[in-house]
Amino acid sequence: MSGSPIRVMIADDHEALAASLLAVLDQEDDMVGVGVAGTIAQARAMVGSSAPDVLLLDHRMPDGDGVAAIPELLRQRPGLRIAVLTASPGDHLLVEAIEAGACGFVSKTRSLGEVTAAVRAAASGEAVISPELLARLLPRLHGGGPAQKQLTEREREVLDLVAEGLSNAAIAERLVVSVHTVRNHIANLSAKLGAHSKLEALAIAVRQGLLPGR
Amino acid sequence: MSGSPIRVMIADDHEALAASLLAVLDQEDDMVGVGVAGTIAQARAMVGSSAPDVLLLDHRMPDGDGVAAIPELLRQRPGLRIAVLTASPGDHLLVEAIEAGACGFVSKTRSLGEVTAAVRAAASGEAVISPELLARLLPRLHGGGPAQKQLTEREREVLDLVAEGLSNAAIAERLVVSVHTVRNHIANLSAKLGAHSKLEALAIAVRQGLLPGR
DNA sequence: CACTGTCTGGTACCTATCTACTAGGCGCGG
DNA sequence: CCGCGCCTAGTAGATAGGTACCAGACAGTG
Repeated sequence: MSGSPIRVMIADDHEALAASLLAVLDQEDDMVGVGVAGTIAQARAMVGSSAPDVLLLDHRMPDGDGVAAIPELLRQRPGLRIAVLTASPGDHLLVEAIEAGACGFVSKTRSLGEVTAAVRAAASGEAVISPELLARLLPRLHGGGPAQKQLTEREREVLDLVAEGLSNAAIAERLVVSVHTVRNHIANLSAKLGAHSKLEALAIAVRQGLLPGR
Repeated sequence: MSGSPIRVMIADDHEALAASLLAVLDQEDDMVGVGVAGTIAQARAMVGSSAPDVLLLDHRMPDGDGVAAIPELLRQRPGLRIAVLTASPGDHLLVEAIEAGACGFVSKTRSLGEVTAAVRAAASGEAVISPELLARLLPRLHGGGPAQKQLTEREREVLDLVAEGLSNAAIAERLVVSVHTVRNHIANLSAKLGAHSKLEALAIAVRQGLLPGR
């Protein structure tokens, strides 16, 4: 830690805020801000050119899901430590990001001190999960496995279309399957989400932050 | 501008980011950061005690809708200039905030320079709307008036309950009215939103950022 | 006062959706 | 090869929701 400073990069679509945070981190003796990216595409480019040690990555970006980009960013720069910046993380997001290779989470609602501490921890190879988030993750771990049923690819696809407000028939048309199939998928994903209807499933999905956009 | 510095306060539930932004603004020669609030309750208290000239207010706060709190904040401190910080503003949010007394909008996705410029403009009594947002507001203005139908109090209440995934019957029970009434409210608000079903109304509401939470 | 908008309650009809259960095809891992 | 999970498709009955009307109570306004 007394050697070269930690090279920190931030990817967040709220550029004014991200730039501010980076400026503040840059003033720490052991850190240097190497850049802000407002899109995933920018982040990809900058990970290559700016050689960051730690990347704070927002999970929601204009051009896609930040979590989904994690594997590629890691492939591009092995050894990079990625911590996901998040406002109100859906339960499954935590698991997904960890599986994708993130080393932790930093909640945007925590204090500056916690963020700088998280950056140092990430740089030194530790996992970073704020207590608040850890509390939500733990039940799933000692639940004996996948306590939280997770949706299949197709079910997620259907859920996305539900979120667009489409009827079962419309969804069937989009996916080129019968309404019966759609009905089954919805019944299944509803059960997994603990919902009793399409509407309730959507409400739950929204609350859990499962959906892109917005 | 050469007199006393502009006293700037930020209310945003992302405290780490808000604190960073404030720290950066504080370094401007003509500004001084006087505080960060993470909730509306805190903001109320601090507006009284810290005497800010300009308040950057997030529209989404843990304890309620920031826009809804604007009138009270202004009553508490007349002359306060409030600019709404926003990530992806729903169309109607723009109108509501202006009507509530905000002097403008600052999109979180813009650069730091634009934010500091916005603060100065707000302090000097000018309106602050970034071009990107203005472009969305204009059509409603020269639309001849309320081109965007706005929901009544009761309709919004119903919409919130819809967002919880409740059935019409459950909503009726909550509001202590008949199912028929709920059905009518939903028909009306759906028409206003351009939706053809409860589900679609919810989808639209989510996309427009009409709903609290999340 | 008359007009308007909102909230309320209602009727009638029709469609969409939910529930429950069945079942074939397909790919993957033991 | 067999079992398992997923995607697919179907049937049938019950319920919720949407459409299209109408109408009274009540508050605010010209």
